[in-house]
Amino acid sequence: MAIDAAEQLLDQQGIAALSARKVANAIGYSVGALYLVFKNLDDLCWHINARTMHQLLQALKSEGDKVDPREILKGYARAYLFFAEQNPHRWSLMFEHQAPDEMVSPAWLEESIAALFSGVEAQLCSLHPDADEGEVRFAARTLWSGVHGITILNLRDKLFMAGPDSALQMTDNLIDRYLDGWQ
Amino acid sequence: MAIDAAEQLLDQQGIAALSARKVANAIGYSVGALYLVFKNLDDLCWHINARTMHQLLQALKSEGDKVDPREILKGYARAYLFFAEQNPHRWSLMFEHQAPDEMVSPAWLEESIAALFSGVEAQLCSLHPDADEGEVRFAARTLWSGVHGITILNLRDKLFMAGPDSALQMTDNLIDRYLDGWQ
DNA sequence: AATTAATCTGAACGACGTTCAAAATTTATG
DNA sequence: CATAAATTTTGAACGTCGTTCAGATTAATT
Repeated sequence: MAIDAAEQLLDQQGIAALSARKVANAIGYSVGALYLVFKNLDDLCWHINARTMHQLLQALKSEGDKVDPREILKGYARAYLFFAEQNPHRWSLMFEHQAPDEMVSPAWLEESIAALFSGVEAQLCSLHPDADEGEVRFAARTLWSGVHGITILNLRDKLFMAGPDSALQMTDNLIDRYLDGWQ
Repeated sequence: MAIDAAEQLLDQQGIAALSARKVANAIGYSVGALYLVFKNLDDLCWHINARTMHQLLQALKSEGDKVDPREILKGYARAYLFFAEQNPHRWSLMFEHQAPDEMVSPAWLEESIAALFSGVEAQLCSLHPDADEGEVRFAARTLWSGVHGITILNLRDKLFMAGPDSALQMTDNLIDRYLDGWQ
């Protein structure tokens, strides 16, 4: 209930509206009750993020009606871009909300990021079967960091490019140019 | 005085420590006095960001002892990465701190970003003199978004690559591969 | 009905951004 | 020098925030 309500608040009113009192009020409980379920607000945020990451990975997976690895990668990038556009606050909470001090980032997040990268690695492998593992890891992270950067700047309207699909053209272009040099 | 004190607080204790009361206390004034100088805390943040952006552009400019455009671009990327590593909180405030509602992002920021991009565009132009303007704009934004993405993920330790220079290798690699396809 | 266990409340604490009438200070004037 | 006007600064006050926890409430068991 709490996570549902928090997600709704987040989607409709942004990160600033995510307060313990508002969430508690939305589900008809008192403030204190929340703290019997979650260690603190950051804990609640991590639970939202876990869901968001799961949805993002699902969105990437469902982009699988291609055969050409290059087209699959472009599909991943399109899904990544689209997800961020459709869920700006959730995306922002996941990638831009920083843990207070040196709070450990949860294991599932690292695993999810690894899963994301390994999907990219798989496509790179089939493009370049004789590349060694380290090379593929490196290329996957380089390429996907680029897609991530385009996604961020697009979300924040910092690309200053006309046209609604410029970000999509940019990920396509980045992937094409990178892969041209790769194989 | 206020901006100096705020910058110091930011650098030493992070974004969470940037409060009006702490800044006021640091410069020996009362809380209210700050609000005679700045419209609100976000206004103070924009002033810090203006300085930070200026320093970042200076850092990029001073990376100019190369002649080969490709090496110049790699130098820019290195400086970008290095600046973020050396000033994580300032960098974070500039790129990840979101304005509350639909507050207009100040004109100087857009100009600075444009200046940053146009530095990249200049190098691309000398690599490909017969490319049209739109093409160069597009390529500069694509390539630099990639560098930006690597910088972000490196700052947040989300690259999961061994070695202290892996991010630098990644920007070099991205630039090399992208430019190989470009000319 | 009485006792134990589980669940929940809401007042309280300190810190936050922001405002503004009043006080303190500086400058200008007779 | 004294007085008036203009300027600068204060700090208490408001509402909100995350977080805690002694006590009240409710459910389950005997």
